[in-house]
Amino acid sequence: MARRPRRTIGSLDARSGAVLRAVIDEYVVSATPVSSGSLVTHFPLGVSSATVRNILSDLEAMGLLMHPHTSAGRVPTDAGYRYYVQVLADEWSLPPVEQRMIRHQFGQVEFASEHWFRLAASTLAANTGTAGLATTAKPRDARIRRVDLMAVQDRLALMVAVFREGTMKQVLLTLPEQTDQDQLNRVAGLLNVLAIDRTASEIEAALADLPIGDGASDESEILQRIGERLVRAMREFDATAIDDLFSDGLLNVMAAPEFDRSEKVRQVFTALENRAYLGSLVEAVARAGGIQIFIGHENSPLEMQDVSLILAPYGRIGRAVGVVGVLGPTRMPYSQAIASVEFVSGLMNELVEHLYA
Amino acid sequence: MARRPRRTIGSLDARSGAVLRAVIDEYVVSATPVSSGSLVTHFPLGVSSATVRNILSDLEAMGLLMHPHTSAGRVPTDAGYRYYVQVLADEWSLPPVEQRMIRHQFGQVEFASEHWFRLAASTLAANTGTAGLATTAKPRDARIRRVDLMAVQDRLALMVAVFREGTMKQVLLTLPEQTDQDQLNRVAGLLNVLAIDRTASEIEAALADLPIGDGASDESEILQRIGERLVRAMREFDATAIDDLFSDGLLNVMAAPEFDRSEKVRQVFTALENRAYLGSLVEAVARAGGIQIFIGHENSPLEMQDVSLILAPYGRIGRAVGVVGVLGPTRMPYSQAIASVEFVSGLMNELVEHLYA
DNA sequence: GTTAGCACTCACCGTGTGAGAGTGCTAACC
DNA sequence: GGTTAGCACTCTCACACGGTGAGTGCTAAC
Repeated sequence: MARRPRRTIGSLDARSGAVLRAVIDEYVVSATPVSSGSLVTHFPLGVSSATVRNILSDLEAMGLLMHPHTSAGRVPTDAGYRYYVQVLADEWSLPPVEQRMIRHQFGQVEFASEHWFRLAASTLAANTGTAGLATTAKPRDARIRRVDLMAVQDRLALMVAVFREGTMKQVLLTLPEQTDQDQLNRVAGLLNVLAIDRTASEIEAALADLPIGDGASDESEILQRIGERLVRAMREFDATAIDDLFSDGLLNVMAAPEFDRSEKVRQVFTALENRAYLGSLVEAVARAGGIQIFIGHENSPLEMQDVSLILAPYGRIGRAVGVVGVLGPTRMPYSQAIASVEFVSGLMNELVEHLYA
Repeated sequence: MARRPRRTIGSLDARSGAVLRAVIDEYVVSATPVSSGSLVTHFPLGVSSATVRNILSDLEAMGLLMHPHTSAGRVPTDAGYRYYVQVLADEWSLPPVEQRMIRHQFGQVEFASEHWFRLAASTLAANTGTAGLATTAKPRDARIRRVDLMAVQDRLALMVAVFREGTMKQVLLTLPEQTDQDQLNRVAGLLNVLAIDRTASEIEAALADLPIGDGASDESEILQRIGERLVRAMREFDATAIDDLFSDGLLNVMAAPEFDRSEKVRQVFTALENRAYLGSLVEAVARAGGIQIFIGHENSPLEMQDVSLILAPYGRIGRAVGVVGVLGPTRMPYSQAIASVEFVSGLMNELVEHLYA
């Protein structure tokens, strides 16, 4: 049926590639099926609409485009987008003015604070029209750098654990009886001795080796208790791929025509709440050590199959790694999104390196 | 026009009240306009549908009900809901089994931790089919109980401020040069001397009185710097009515038929992001010291006019107060929602009192 | 004051029709 | 052989039409 010998994906001739790119570029902004006619008027393809129709039909046979119905234009498939991002996407980068502005904004907020991650997410959202995501950096197997205990109220204390990799975790403790700050300081001293530079399992072992009963100090019991709580907190921390997730621009995504029915929107939110899957993506990205793109059906969960994610790691590879990226409909401006995600993750890397140098 | 002399709102006769209640009770579950016929079949009103029609027409004249179109049933207006919650709502309370279960769940999670607030929000969401909300407790004018400084990385330190009212705040500091924990401990010692039991303004004044230059200690400059940062953090903390907001069950709300178009859903999310308005509600609730209900158009922001909020304060009145509540479509099960919100806020009060006793 | 009866209104749904968009095919063209 | 003009065909979309059913409002009788 095809006019021209079928090409395997990955070796489209230049003209077919140009048409596919044109279809995607137009569809991304219009959100309506693209016709052969509008392609020849909007893009300098140098051929007639009839020829374009032949090419479109070939691209459809290859699975890169599809047809909502006979008399409609073409819409890219997930495979089409995949080909686009791997072969066709323009090498796009943020305009220098934009870059300077973002750098400046990052300079204005406290390093690695909540605002920092919010800024990362909102920058991505603003630059791509999709939802921006940012996770805090999380070490692989956390080792303690220092633990502090602070009295909050009579029977309430705050434990702050700082990890060697530069992240931290806080836990509010309820104590069996009133404990003053002096006592807590002594306990913290003991706890530091057996926790510093150690992982959860190592601390657990050290706690088990502690003398119990007669020979033990006054604070022995409370040390045991708080130590166990620390181990539990570290275990929980180690077990989750995503410590904290910041997002911005979800309203952007909801405004997209593909999400006009609230049921679709619900999918997106369910997707964002699916921390298990999101966590597995974050881990994959951290392992890969570079930008990763997940398009539509490439995501296994059903509620993710209408969205694409572009994620990039930042931080100190092998130590503490976080992820920034965007989430949007599969119809998203991939070139801009990729450039933005790369720029923001690069910038965050720079800042981290500069500070830790 | 009215068959019966017009009654002012607040003095409906028993039968009209029963009809209004029936309309609301049916509409809340069906989400479709309620007809005179279905009222007489579903409720023991003891009169015919014709009489009910007369009553409905009167209630409409009073502004308590409305008519989407001539041949449709009646729908409650915001005024109708308002009358319902103030006069007609059943004294409903959570079944004891339910109460025990919730108590047990609260016993399982760390007091006042993030999970605690999530539990409050999710309990409310599950018991009402709407979105549950919970804010952390926030003091009025924060006074320092203790400040700690911890080295995180070479030039990164964590400042943890615990306030007298039992809440806390942490700030990540970037330091101009590498500073070790011993130095930080000395600075923290000095900082505590001039900050303990003081408000932001008082600390600012104390900092200004500090000797500068030759007579000053080594840590004088860094103390000044960190002190200012503490003052700023306290100011920010004092200025926001909502420190942290947890929500759950937004997907519930999105599933409601009134939010089938994503545009409506967007309104709800815009509403939740409108911290200024939400903050003013929280302040009103804290001031009132009891449960408050905001129905549809009673909310001034446009995006809030399709939702109702039921909010109740918890905590220690005059010291640190937080808010729990629900947000849902104006068509919500008010009796259950009010009972649930009252129960959860009461439970949280109990727990707070028990611990601080 | 209550109620049966009934005319009236209006949304809803399925059908039909015309217009328009866009394709796929064919045959001519370079 | 690839390219293109021309054209028939298909299918959606918008609109109008009419029948149906739900539910009201009114009237007159109780």
